[in-house]
Amino acid sequence: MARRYDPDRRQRIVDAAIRVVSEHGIDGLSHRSVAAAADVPLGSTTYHFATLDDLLIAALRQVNSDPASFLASWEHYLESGQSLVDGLVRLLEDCAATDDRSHVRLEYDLYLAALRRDRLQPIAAACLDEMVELLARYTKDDATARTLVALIDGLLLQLLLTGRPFDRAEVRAALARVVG
Amino acid sequence: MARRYDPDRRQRIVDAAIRVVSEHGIDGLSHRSVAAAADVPLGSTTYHFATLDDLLIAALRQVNSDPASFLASWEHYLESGQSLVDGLVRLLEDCAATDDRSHVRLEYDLYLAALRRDRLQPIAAACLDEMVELLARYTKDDATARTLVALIDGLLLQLLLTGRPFDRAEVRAALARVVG
Amino acid sequence: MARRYDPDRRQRIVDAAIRVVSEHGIDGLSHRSVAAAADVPLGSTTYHFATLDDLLIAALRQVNSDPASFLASWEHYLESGQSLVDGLVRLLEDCAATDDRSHVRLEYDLYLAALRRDRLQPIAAACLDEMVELLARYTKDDATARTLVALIDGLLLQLLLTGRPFDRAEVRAALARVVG
Amino acid sequence: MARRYDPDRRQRIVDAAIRVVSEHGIDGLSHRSVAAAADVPLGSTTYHFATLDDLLIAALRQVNSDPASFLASWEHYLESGQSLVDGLVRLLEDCAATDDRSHVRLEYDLYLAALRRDRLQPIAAACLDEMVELLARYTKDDATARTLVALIDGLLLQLLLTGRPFDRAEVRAALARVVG
DNA sequence: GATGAATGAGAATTCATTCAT
DNA sequence: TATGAATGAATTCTCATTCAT
Repeated sequence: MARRYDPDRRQRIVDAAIRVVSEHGIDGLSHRSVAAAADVPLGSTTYHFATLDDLLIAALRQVNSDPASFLASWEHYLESGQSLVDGLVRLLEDCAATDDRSHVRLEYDLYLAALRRDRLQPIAAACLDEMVELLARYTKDDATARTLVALIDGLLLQLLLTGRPFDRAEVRAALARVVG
Repeated sequence: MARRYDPDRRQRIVDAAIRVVSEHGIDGLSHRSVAAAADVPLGSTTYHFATLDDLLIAALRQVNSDPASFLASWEHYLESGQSLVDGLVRLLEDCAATDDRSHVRLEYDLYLAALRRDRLQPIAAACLDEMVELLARYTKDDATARTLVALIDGLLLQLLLTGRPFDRAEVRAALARVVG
Repeated sequence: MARRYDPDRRQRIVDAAIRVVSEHGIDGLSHRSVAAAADVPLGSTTYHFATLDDLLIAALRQVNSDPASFLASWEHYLESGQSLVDGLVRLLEDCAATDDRSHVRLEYDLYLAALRRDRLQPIAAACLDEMVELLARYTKDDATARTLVALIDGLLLQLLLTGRPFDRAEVRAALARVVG
Repeated sequence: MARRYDPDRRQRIVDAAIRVVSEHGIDGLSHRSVAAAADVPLGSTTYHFATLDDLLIAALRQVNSDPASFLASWEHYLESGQSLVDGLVRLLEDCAATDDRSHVRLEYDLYLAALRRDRLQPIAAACLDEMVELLARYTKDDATARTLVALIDGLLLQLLLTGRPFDRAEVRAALARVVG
């Protein structure tokens, strides 16, 4: 009833899926939860995406390529004139801030899921590659960028998992050693 | 039928849970799957562990304290007379070997799942702390150990998630910069 | 297997639920028992009624509005030309007849269950209100009707719960005092 | 371990059962809930009461005979020098007060359960009989007492189920008509 | 195309009761 | 005698997917 013509239906479903995963984790994604979040009939989600995996993949792919994404926001920190290390320190500090960790968690959700689901691995790999590529524009070589990404991921994990407060000096020192 | 008296039942359930998580990830853990893996009636798992979270916690606690655990194996690498960096390089190289990544994946399942499940967080944090403590015996200060753990975590994630082959020279260089 | 197209499915489930409650009380109502009574797969009951409470509410709402319901039958007694008191005496007498107390029990199951389940309360209250409204057409004021309903409820409870035989004279006297 | 000698164990279990039923209804009664409430091992409840029904019956019987019971409290209202009607008005008013309806609910739980469980019917009947006996000491004959009990039960039901505020004048008028 | 209904499997729990010790 | 463990059935509820319309 009603809503017969709705061209962006498919896109709205993907958007809703991102919202759901972002809020409740990948476990929270179901046809039902997405249909509700998108305000779309249940059958519509299975019509546009044959399986739930298809939907998940579409959603995660979009997260990575979305210009408004987490990743894109890195540039904001790096381009602002300060040194690379200073930019990264502020980036980490903001990520660790308790108010909105959903972006970071979304990234780690992807990593976690990719550990067990082969179809997601390329997406996770692409996500890591893009980070490296981005950082490589500011480092002396690719290897340094890769190391930096590893360090950043590890530091964020520690910040999120342990209760330790953000120690700016320590983080800066760590980054500085790698940047060289 | 039969098997009315069975001490160690509880322990066998925990062991089975670890096996299940190790093989199928945390998503694969259910009362049913554990009961099957432990060759125990379904009700038995819920008798000993009222909720699935309880079981998960017991399992992961044991992973951490298990003398055969991933963490314990680190000492093997570090104590073997070689330099810290050399030891860690070999550690990472072995972890990256494709034949048995289940130990490492198990660790990361734990870390990453803890981001969404509050009750797991303390356990994951403890696991991180133990790694830091262990490494700190070989570094000049705690901060260096913490940074090393972050770097190692990030590098392992990259190894697990991307198809890139293990690049010994690059890894050694990265570690060396942090060890200083 | 078969039966993919089945309109009225929902309605049949509600009917089955009423039958189950009527025969086994509210405690006897479960997704399983309803599915069996309606000859419908288990999942079908949960599809149409997400929670058991939803089903219970739908069932009881129907009991109230069913033209064949207990309540509707009251009119039969009241409209038959005799005095109000005489009509009520016969109503109670018939209700007390041991052959079919299931209708009355169903009503009281509802009332009393509503005391512990908030969502049922409005329905029970509505049921009471309708009785009052009905009786008020035959009494001098609303207050009398309300009192009559209370007395009738109490008398029926006594009839159902104690083994005492129906004492027509006593019941008539009681009603007469309230009708005034 | 410990707590080997505990003579009142049985009694404490009954007390706990009353507490559980009073708080969560008869549905809430289980070996587990009672064991927890009595701070007693699970096996202890099945040892002292072969089936759950036995325990329920013991508990409800005690509720009725307990000198501190709801029923006994009626005397407080009736003996205080005021007229029977005034006493009952205040009794009802207090019962309807929202702060502690657990006593009344417990009584109606008993009624409800007795509608469907034969073994409970004698207990409910006895409960009603005791109320009648008590009131009969203040009324001109047994029939009046029985009618009063019916009216009171019905009025309490209405008070508990509908949101209507307690209307003292109306209740007094209703009682007065029956008392005569 | 689009969708509400259908369904069977599986999820976590709860539980009364039995039994070995 | 007392009790922790055991167990199998049942509970509610969720879900991915299929299908008739």
